[in-house]
Amino acid sequence: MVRTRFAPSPTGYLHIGGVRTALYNWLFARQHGGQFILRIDDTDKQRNVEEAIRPILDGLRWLGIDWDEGPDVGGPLGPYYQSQRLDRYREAVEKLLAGGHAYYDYATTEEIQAERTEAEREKRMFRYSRRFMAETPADRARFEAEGRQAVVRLKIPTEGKLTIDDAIRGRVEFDWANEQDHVVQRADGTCLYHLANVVDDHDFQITHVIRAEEHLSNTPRQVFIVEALGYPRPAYAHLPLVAEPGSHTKLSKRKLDKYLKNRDFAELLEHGRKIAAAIGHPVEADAFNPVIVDFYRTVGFLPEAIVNYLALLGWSLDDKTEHFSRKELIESFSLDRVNKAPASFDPRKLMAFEERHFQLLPSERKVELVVPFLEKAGLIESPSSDRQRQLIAEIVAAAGDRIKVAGDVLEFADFFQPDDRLEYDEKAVAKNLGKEGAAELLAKFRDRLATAEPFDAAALETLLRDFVDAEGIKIGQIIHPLRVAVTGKSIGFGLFDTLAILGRERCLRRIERALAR
RNA sequence: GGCCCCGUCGUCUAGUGGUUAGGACACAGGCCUUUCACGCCUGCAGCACGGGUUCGAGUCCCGUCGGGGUCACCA
Repeated sequence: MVRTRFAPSPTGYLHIGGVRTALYNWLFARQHGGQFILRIDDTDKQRNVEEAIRPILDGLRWLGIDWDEGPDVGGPLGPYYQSQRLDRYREAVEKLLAGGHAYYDYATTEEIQAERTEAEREKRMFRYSRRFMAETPADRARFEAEGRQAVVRLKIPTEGKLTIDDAIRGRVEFDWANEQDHVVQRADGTCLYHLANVVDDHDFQITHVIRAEEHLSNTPRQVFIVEALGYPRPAYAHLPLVAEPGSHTKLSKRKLDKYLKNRDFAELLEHGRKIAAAIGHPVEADAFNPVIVDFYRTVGFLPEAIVNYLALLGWSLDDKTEHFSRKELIESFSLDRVNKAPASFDPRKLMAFEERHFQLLPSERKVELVVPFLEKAGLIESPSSDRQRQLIAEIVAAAGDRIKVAGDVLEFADFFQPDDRLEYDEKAVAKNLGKEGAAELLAKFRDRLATAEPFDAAALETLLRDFVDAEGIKIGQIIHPLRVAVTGKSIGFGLFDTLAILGRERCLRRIERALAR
């Protein structure tokens, strides 16, 4: 039975790179009919763990990455919080000590630091001298009499090699001599990540450790613990990093300012900000950042688009397939087709996937997705009435591919605005309504609109074309002023659809108002 | 700096000794068109470098250069 896991620490947000790791673990487990476990790495004691993991769990669920065991769902091997498994770690430390694979060390931080500095000065690699290693209870007593406190360190071999057969990187070799006697238990008795990690992976029967490449260098010490504890060694797969746009440096939440210099990234954030502002979502919030999944949810991205994009960020099936449903991903994913080189996050390409997935949605689904945005923006009541839903359906249909993320519906907010509150894009007004004769034509056409029957897109088109013939003008001479008069803008979807959706009364009112300016 | 990983268009990638180095996003131009968006067509653009091995190298070997990760009583 394949068992994989994702082990976020409670930071309060779900990083896009983390999602990619979680996704690959999930995909791998699902493909093999195995299980995907979620574990919370909260060895670092902190308050509000619950609060800090909530956005992470919500984000994963939103993306459709579900877990078989872990927070909220429980499981037979719990608890799934490291902070609740301390006894297990302590037992492991005891075992390490008993087996001679670890030792009590009484060196102070300063003493270690001194050795380190000395090594540096002599330009040789630092390796702790074990000068304060306690080998017997008598040693311990002596050190303690001096007022020293012990940490527990791994007794790493001083020679020999370690070979790891990584599922992605192939064979990787390390010299034990280059490793350190890492601390596994602090002076206060609490345990460190690497120890906890190994113990948990074993306790949770994890068969495949799939994680980011940054952990590759940490693997030797973990393997040492695995072996010392007599555990079976899991398979390792180290994923290439998700990098910054246009660079190969690890993508980080904290470098927003830097990323903003990237045009595509800035555009994406700006796009999101417009939507967020319209629905009253705090734009300056920490989590409102394209590096964080919550951003996409807030703005109305499709989870399947993000999953599709992320799946392809470091993995590919072949030379042509790009569009994958969740099901297809589960069927075709494989570790051996994961790339080795870091992949930089490309906001543009993510957007392309989003557009594609949104296009493919049936219109009822689009309406469903768009409604919450109109509600939050206060443009429709909640719950929405049948009439409003009808209006929305018409708008969504007329908008076609212009709505790329659900929040884009707010670009058509003026359909929900009272006519006397319509805002005008002044440049568009000047350019189109200000033209010689535009107002006169508009007034004339308004009279025709007043009696047009029926008032639907097809009939209106005929009406307008007849008008153009009768006046001997070019179609643009009336269509552009009309659009601005009725929507306030020079861009938008089909004019006849626009008129029909607005209906006669509203069209006339808006034209009057425009003419009065 | 030590150790480890990585290196095909700007970006994501296909490529496993013989290809005019393919696709996608982006970009440029054009078509469609009532604007915008969509769609369609065309174009631009890449094997980091140097040595080997071989009849033949993006593909294998070595070196160089470049990029990244990691070296905590963080996770």
